[in-house]
Amino acid sequence: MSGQFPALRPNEYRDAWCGQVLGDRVDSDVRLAGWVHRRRDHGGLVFVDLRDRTGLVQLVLHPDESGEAFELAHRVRAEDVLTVAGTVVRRDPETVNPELPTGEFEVRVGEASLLADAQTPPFEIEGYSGEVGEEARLRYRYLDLRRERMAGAIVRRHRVAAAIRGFLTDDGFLEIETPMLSRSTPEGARDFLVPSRREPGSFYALPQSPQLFKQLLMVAGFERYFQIVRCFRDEDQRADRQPDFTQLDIEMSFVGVEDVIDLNERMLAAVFERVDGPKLELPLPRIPYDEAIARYGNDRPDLRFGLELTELTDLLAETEFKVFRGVIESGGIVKGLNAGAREVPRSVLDGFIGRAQELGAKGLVWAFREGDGWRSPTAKFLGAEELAALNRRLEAEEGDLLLVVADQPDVANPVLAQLRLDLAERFELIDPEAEVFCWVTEWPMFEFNQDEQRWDPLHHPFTAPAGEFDPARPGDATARAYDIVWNGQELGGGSIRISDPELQRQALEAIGIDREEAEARFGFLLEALRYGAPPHGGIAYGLDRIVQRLERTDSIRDVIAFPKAASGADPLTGAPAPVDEAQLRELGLALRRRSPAARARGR
RNA sequence: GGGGGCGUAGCUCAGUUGGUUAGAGCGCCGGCCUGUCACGCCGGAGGCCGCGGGUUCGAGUCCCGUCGCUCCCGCCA
Repeated sequence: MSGQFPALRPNEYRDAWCGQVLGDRVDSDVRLAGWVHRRRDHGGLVFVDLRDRTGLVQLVLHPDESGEAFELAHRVRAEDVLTVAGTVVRRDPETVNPELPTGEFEVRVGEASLLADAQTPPFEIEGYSGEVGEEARLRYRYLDLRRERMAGAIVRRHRVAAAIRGFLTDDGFLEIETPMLSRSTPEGARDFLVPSRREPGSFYALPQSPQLFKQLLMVAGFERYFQIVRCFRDEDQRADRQPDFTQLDIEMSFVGVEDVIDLNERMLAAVFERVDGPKLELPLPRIPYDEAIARYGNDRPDLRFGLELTELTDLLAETEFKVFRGVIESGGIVKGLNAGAREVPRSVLDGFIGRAQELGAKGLVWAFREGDGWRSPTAKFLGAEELAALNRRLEAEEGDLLLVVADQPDVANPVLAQLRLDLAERFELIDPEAEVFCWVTEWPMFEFNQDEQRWDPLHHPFTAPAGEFDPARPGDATARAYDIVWNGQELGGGSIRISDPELQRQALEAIGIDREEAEARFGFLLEALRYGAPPHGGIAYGLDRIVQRLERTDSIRDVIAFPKAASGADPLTGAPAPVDEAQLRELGLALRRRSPAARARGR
């Protein structure tokens, strides 16, 4: 311990972050604290990469100038927690590490102290043998989060939330909390229920969204509200769906569709600018719902590539081909897409057919444009004039691959939408740098649910109709609703809400909720609307999805600190877990004797 | 609820037509090493091949069941 080095001070472990040991600190003393990322022990000289969430810096320990710290450096192991005091020096040019932001510098350590030693971690924090399995990552999430990528995602998430709060606050919005324990309104997703202790047999529900509360806030006069809020839906998981997830919820009074869209476009542009997101060119393109279905087959079109769908039904009105004819006569449609000039082996074409069937279609017609006709097993069923007309409609050139599906619209459109995405992936049609946004507008209010034989809302039953509303003809109504889509993923959606109590009652009636039931379930909303409700509307975003897209990862689990596994379980805490009988008794929940097998499975 | 993929060392994976003692890289342990940075070199330990059953002279490999992970469909007003 030579005197030229600074001393450690108890309780003041650091005055700099590892990732910020840069030029402005050269020749100055620093105290650092962090985790041992890697040690390179040369016997008479030890290098330690010290890591905190900002990055890495190389420590150098010499036997003659580091003293006891040098001895300690021999003993440290990966993930030990260390605090050191030393001097920042510029590295000799030949020892610079260009891979590292701090690679031109290093810290010559005078003193070091071990704050905590670490067990050998179950996986290397930055391993080089491949991506660690999700199960291990979630089980040891606190280690997984030490990875640069994960720390970056968590930091980015914070920056996004902070930028949103900043923008909306500056624009006159108030962040107001709404209850987590509320009333179940069993519409849409399954609720998570919380049993009431004081009223056995009664339950709170965790919110699927603060929808009704934010409308009540508008009635209360808080004209501009937002909240970054946890929501809960007890449905099966996906890569972009968690049982609890975070929503950016916004509601405004005295606004129409244009006001909400304008606010949101300005917000996204401002937020993205502050979080290194894509640059937005405003206004964002808009596509009416019907057009999205017609051109792309779904309501969240990925506009990063073409391959638009083309309606062919009218060209085949007189066709002799029984398959097409049968479909058309039963109210179905024939639609196709031109995948462009492709050389594709027969096995792949058969794969497309299998994929279409897997997606629910009865079949798929493939064809290559050849001369005036088609090279296809189907060509012989179609007349020359029909082929010529189809080629013209599809703008097919020699050698183009054409895919055609004939089915009911609710089958043909989704199948073609998915095939379109499959083709884009297979033929690499998507520019990995592209970031394309659009609004989908002019949604139908309701769609007919064949299984249940009733009308269901496409958004929710509080969405306002455009123009006159005839409860007897729900299928005719257009909603004042809008979704925002980013690269084919729904980021958020909203609407102008119904603020007239009578209209709200009619809208509920249209989906089979009569006056009595409406009062029982949504009476508090209907009542509030009678006390002077301003016109209002808003939007809700999946915050996890926004951050996911910014981080360019496939799963929202990568941007949530402690996510659930695909099963809905939490491998870290073991939730959900059995509770003891006393708790159940207190809640008045009927006990079911657990079988020995179930007991053995329980943790 | 349904379908696909996966399950072999702490991690990531290989394992032929069913055939001797199940391998590799990383990590781990011991030793050496004064400019490395995925340090290097020498040596070593480490396996319920998810679990249960079956076929077989013989099963990591084949069959049945089951559990777990994962992706998708249903579901997500």
